[in-house]
Amino acid sequence: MNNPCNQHQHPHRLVQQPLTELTAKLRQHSRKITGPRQAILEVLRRHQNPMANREIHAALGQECDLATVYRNLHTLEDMGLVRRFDFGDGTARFELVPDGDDGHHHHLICTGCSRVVEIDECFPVEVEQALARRHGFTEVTHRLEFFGICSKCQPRPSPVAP
Amino acid sequence: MNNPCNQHQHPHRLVQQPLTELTAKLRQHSRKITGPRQAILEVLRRHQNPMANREIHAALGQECDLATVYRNLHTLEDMGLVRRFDFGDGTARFELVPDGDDGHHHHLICTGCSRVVEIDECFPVEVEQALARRHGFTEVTHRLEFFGICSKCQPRPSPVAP
DNA sequence: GCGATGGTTGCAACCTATTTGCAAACGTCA
DNA sequence: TGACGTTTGCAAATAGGTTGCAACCATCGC
Repeated sequence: MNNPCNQHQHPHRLVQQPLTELTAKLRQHSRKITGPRQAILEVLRRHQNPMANREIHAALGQECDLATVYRNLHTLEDMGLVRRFDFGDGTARFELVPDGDDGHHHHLICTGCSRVVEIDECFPVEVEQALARRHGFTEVTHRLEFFGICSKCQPRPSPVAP
Repeated sequence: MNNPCNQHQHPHRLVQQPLTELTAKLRQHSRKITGPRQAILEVLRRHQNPMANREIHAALGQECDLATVYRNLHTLEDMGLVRRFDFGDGTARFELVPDGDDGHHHHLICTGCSRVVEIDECFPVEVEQALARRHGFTEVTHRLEFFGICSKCQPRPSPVAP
């Protein structure tokens, strides 16, 4: 038996019933449930890594305009259904926010092949709070991403080194 | 006696003899000591906070072309004289690297007025190393910035609160 | 000091990501 | 079903940054 999908498996975390939540949140904001909106969430649900607007648009396959993708990601971000990440390359990327979570987490990105690993470690809260207090800031958060070279991109030591 | 500069004081950290280091490093890379290069470093030396290409160009006052500013900041970054920061607003910012340092540090940025505070706290090395090991990455670094609301931008509690 | 040489510069055109104006199309609710 | 406000596609516009090219200039050898 051939698995037609064995070329790229998606060990994606389960995000159940995105449409139910979508409907609820959209209603809350008196926004409409449209084809493009559902399709975008569907695409994000199928991918484990943050996706750029362009990538989402490509995955959608002419289903809607690129401008619509941009606009909807803003909307979905404002509603907290989607979270924006910045890998410092001038392109915004988005991830579906798991239900009942604020989606705060970080990534480890390979500077060679752009592979992305999700990270659970986070900057210590106490230190962040101390920092906020010391400088008289409130509502302090952080943006944190890790960069490095993944195992596949590391130079192999040659078997017969000189 | 009037201080003509009392409107905005610059408590800038001392970066001594930038020209000596500039000369040395430029020679190392067989690059030339040009007017724009000296002027750019001079501008950075006079400002305590990260500056955008546009801002540097403005501070230079038509002394050279904006494209030249962009090109030189790449050059200076490659030589380690200047460090690039990304506050997530799509604009690169640069700071002079203190002598004999790699310039690694972070910032706390007010989302109201864009005030920038330099931060000494850093993500724990051990945790970063553990993370690298666990995922088989090498040469791992991080990009980390804090965002919040500074004291001046916080909503004042009204004297007669309802 | 002088001329050859290769790095630099100004300028204008270009690129990529993102935003916006506008008229037509669509989702909702009474 | 019809009215109404929200969305959409399209095309043009921004904004930050990059690049090709000819003129220019900092250096180095003599």
